Amino acid sequence: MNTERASGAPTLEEVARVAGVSLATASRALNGSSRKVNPEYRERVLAAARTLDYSPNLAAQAVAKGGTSTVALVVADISDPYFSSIASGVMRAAEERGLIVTIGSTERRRARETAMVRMFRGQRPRSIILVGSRWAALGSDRELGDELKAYEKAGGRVTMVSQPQLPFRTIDIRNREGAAALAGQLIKHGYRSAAILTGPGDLNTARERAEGFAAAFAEHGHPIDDRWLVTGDFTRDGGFLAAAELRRRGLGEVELIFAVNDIMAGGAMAYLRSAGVRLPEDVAVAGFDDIYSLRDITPALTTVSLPLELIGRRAIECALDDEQNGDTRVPIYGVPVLRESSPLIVRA
Amino acid sequence: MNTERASGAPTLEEVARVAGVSLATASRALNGSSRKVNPEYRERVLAAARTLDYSPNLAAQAVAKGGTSTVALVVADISDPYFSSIASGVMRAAEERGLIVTIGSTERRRARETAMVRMFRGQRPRSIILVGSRWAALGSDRELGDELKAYEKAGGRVTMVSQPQLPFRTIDIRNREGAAALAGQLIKHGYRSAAILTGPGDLNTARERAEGFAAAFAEHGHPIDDRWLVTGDFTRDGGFLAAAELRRRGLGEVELIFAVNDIMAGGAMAYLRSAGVRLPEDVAVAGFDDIYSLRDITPALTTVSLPLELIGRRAIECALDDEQNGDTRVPIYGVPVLRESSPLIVRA
DNA sequence: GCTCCTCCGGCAAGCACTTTCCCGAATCTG
DNA sequence: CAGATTCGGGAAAGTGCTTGCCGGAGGAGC
Repeated sequence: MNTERASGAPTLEEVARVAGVSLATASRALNGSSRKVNPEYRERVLAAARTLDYSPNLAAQAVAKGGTSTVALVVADISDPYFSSIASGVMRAAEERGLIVTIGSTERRRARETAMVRMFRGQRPRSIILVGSRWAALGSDRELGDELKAYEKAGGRVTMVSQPQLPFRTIDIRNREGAAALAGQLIKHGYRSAAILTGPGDLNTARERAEGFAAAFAEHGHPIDDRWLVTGDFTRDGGFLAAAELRRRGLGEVELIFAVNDIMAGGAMAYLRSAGVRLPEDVAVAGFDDIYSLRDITPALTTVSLPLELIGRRAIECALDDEQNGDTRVPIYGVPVLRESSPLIVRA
Repeated sequence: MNTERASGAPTLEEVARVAGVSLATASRALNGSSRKVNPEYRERVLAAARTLDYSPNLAAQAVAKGGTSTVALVVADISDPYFSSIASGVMRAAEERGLIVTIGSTERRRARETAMVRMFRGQRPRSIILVGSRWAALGSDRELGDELKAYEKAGGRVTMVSQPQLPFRTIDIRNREGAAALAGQLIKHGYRSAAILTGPGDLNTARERAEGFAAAFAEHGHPIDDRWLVTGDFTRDGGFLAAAELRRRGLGEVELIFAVNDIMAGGAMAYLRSAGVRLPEDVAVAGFDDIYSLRDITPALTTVSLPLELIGRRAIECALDDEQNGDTRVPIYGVPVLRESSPLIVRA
């Protein structure tokens, strides 16, 4: 009586048998687009599928069709709100296109990035999206580059977020411009001397933001001394420690501390406060990204607002919607948002 | 000369041809565990694979082997740090086991949860992990239950996080106990009258936390009036609005506001501050979760600390590591952490 | 020197689908 | 009413891989 196999899901063949039609017809009734199938048969197939709890084997479909409907996303750290916001955008856009997204988190380790790409390549995803990879130049990580090139040669599309110097299509977050715009606004608000909390030197994002900010201050006649440029991890704790280091160097004249991302700014604020520095009375603070969950810290953080979700969405569009070839570089601009952490300075 | 196909990745067959061996040998050299292959042949195969940039087609492997090495994760909102932290744990544990994880975000909409499970089922993942699903009872969402049951019948393993009333193995976050413990501590700190900002009524997590908290206060002789129980979304804005509503009801005697999660607490604090309420002088605030990125808000938030990453890890272990059947319910306890947002009250 | 194992390539049969091709029947055309 | 077209079901040929089984080569045992 009970003929179903001990394990394993029902197959299309079983559905066909139950419905009393051929495999081909069952396939067409459930997915086949180009050809019509007799409504009566279709109904029978659908009914059979329902009673059997049939679910098409995507892997088998993929091999038969020679292509999947999958997108692979590689991020540095999914628990970091910056990345998870971008991931959210990617997933939304993927959903709309009926794509499944597989995610890998490299834990900010370069070697794992290559390993993940290698592994994902086997999935034959429609696109591989790398966000937050850090290498300063392709040469410094040839393996990853080779892997990606091989993937593209086989017909895949790779999209990078924020790595415009690489030979792949990329969402180009204009860090330099954003930081410069923020600096401009702050200068207008009366700030004259700033310190910068930046990230590891080989991390492009951090470098660009720091440079853009410093350049703008210099252009306006307020160059930033190297003494007030301190390096830390690109994380909350990195900001905390960098702020400590900065204070050790003495921040007497510093009116403003610019951290290259909000998380670091948050860490820096925590340190400063613990050290008895009043914010923003004693020193102003600014960040970059406009992370949602940090929007309620006190004092409200001045920052450069980035459309994180949109970036994720664009990453998919860029890779999949065959725009007339050209657009291989999508620029994204951030807008400065001044909040309480950087009050107007009124000079006598 | 250039014989390679216009598109598509190289296949095992090509590798075999280049290496001058049979398909079977190539397969065994690259993956086949149980049988040895002549070192010379193996070397030839590996070399061929390298020059061709071969990457095994996981979909084909899956259909041939009759099983994938994939885990599916369904969360309510990946950009919410609560979920992304859990996801991080899941991904770490998955990585260690050589599993690929595919993620879906339901955007907190119940219907999408079912749709996602249906879609993921086709992937034949080793396990489907649902976190933050909200239905109060299986009956209220029979479709999802059916889908999951069908998946299990076909040999899959479903794991739920925080849905202990469902007939699946679950990571049981002891919300009630955690909230009660927090309440106990606060009472010890001198708090006598509290208000609760809770989530939608059918959201178990919210309900349990609110109930646990209220019960503890009642037990100690300080029952919480319904008037001070306000409902909002389980989000930052939900907390903001709930706090506004609470204030409208007049919070004169309220010494403490307990929001059922940190994000809501953050929103509530933002509202209160904007309304001129001093924190924590005028009223104390407490949350639940101990979200990492909220650790630097001011005043530092009293909360119940949950090992989010560990929860993700356990979810995978629970599903995949065939523990001697029994352990189908893994309890996770949170620990109360009192910080500046709830200072000691000294009564005359 | 012959038989019996063992070892390890390779053939070929799956795996769960899609899609091409064939073919009979129904419909259309003049 | 004959011939030309659709129309749509089904058989079968893929798709890229794994694996059971066969058989030849080489070594061991008597």
